[in-house]
Amino acid sequence: MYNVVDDVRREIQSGIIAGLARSGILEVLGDFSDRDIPVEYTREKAHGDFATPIALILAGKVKKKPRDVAETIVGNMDIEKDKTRYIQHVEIAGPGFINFFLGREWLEDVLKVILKSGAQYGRSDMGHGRKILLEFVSANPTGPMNVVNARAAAVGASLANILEASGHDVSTEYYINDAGGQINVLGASCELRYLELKGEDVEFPEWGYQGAYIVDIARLAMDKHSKKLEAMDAEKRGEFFRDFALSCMLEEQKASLARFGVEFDVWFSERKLVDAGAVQEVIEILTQRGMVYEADGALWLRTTEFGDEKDRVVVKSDGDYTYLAGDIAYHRNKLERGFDLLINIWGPDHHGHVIPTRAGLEALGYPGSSLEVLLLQFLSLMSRGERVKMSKRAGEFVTMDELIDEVGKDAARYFLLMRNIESHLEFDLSLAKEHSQANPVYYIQYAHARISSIFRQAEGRGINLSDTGGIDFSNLTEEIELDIIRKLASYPDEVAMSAIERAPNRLAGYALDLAGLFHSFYNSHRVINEDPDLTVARLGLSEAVRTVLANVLGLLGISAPHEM
RNA sequence: GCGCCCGUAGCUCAGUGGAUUAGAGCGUCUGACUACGGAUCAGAAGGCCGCAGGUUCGAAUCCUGCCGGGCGCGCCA
Repeated sequence: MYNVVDDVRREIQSGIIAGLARSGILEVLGDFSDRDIPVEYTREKAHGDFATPIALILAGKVKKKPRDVAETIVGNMDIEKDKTRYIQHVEIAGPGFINFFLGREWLEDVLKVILKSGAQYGRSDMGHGRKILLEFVSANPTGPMNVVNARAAAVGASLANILEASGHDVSTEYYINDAGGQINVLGASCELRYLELKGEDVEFPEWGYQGAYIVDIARLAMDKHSKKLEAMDAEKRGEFFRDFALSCMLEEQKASLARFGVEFDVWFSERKLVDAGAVQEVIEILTQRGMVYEADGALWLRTTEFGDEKDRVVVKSDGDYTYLAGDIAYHRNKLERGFDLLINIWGPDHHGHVIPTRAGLEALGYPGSSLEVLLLQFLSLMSRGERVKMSKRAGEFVTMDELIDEVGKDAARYFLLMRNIESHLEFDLSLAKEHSQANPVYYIQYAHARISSIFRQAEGRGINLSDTGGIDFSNLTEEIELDIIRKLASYPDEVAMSAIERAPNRLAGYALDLAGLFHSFYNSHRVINEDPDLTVARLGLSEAVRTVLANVLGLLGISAPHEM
């Protein structure tokens, strides 16, 4: 998608290149192109609209003082000759920054582009259609979704949107861990609760899952399949409960995620992978490649060849595969499906697993860079100033559903996204419940709803904004108006940076900033006023703000209401 | 012991090479509509950016060491 800042950046870069070429510096630099010239937004207006520190960067290489380099470059730039649309004036400042002052045309162009692009504004083809598989949540199907899963869901879903908006071909996937021993524990727990419900004298073991949801599943089984169960022998009944409990849990997880607005392209079953012999196949390939050896009755993978601190067991001495073996097979399967890059969102407790898994892929001949793991830090829940304890075994946790019930989907998603993924997140439930109106998400949504309200007012007064192409934006002269446009101009860069840094929290902050600017503008200036031209221009500005707010909220997975 | 993450305002956190004033929200204090939605706005107070060195024209940001917190370090998943 076309965006004005890209044009400005190119103008500045080609101007600098021209200056470097005419001054003879370019020859000395060797491999150097316009892409090596950083163009930055300025923090202060006295520094112009954009600036480049290129003279400071090159000073060392050409062995001259930064300011002299800047003088030389600027002295050899000719804005008239180099024919630029936006640059009006160039200055050298501070230690050697080259500051660019643009005419107000660029700001007017920004608004025109936004109104023309609408929902497309902010999108780019930066990713060049790179195929990415983003796997996240992948919770064990042994309990309801909890708040940690909710954070992964919010971040993963948003990241998928952001990567897609920046030109990547993204597929989202949920890995169902339905082949491990914990499924047997789940089944057995439900079975024992079932026997209890029938009045049999059983002692519920410590290794069983204690949560009330286990009893719910047992009761459901009794209500629905009572006769069938009576006819089963112990072995059949065990199998039944394993499958029944698993499917109940999966349905519940899917329902919770759907309520949270998170959908996956693919639900991938570990058991099917194992049944299809994929793990066996991987072991065979690794054996052929000489990457494994036997010791102590087990089969070991030479992960130390790929930077691991010790080799890892892939086949246990009892003949079972380890979790690592299954995971290597799964990730090989992903790559075999034609993805260029695998991105996983894991909890910090899995960080020790990153290197072995990547080593497994390298042992199979894939590049280590094909697997990228984002370690999402935990969150702690606070309630009335005290930490809420969460333990699956003890059946104490706050579920995703409870979170949605208490603070709402939009607020929950915003709160879970607003922090850097590498930071611990403290989520105060009682505060979110009691003061939910102070949530930033309401502040942002209110700006959006407020603009819609302005348009309802305008329509009521017979003002129509159907022909946005003909708006004369030169009527916008207030400082706050220009500040808003600058903020709007930076939006495509913000999306691109969020994608590159895998940082949805950047956009959460951007949305808050933009909403704040608009609220400030609204309180100090009338959009609908006595001057028809100014009114139309401000309506155009408001529409641009509404468009960008809607776009950014969309990427975050939060609704943009027209009224609240 | 080793590895990863974190340490910034009373609290929760942005900022992760750029410009002699380090930002936001909450909390505290003072103000603002008989006009487009007061879920708003204007302003004030509040900082050895954990500590100490180093690299750089320039460090909250990069490197080293130390201190404090979290999480890992299994033939569990």
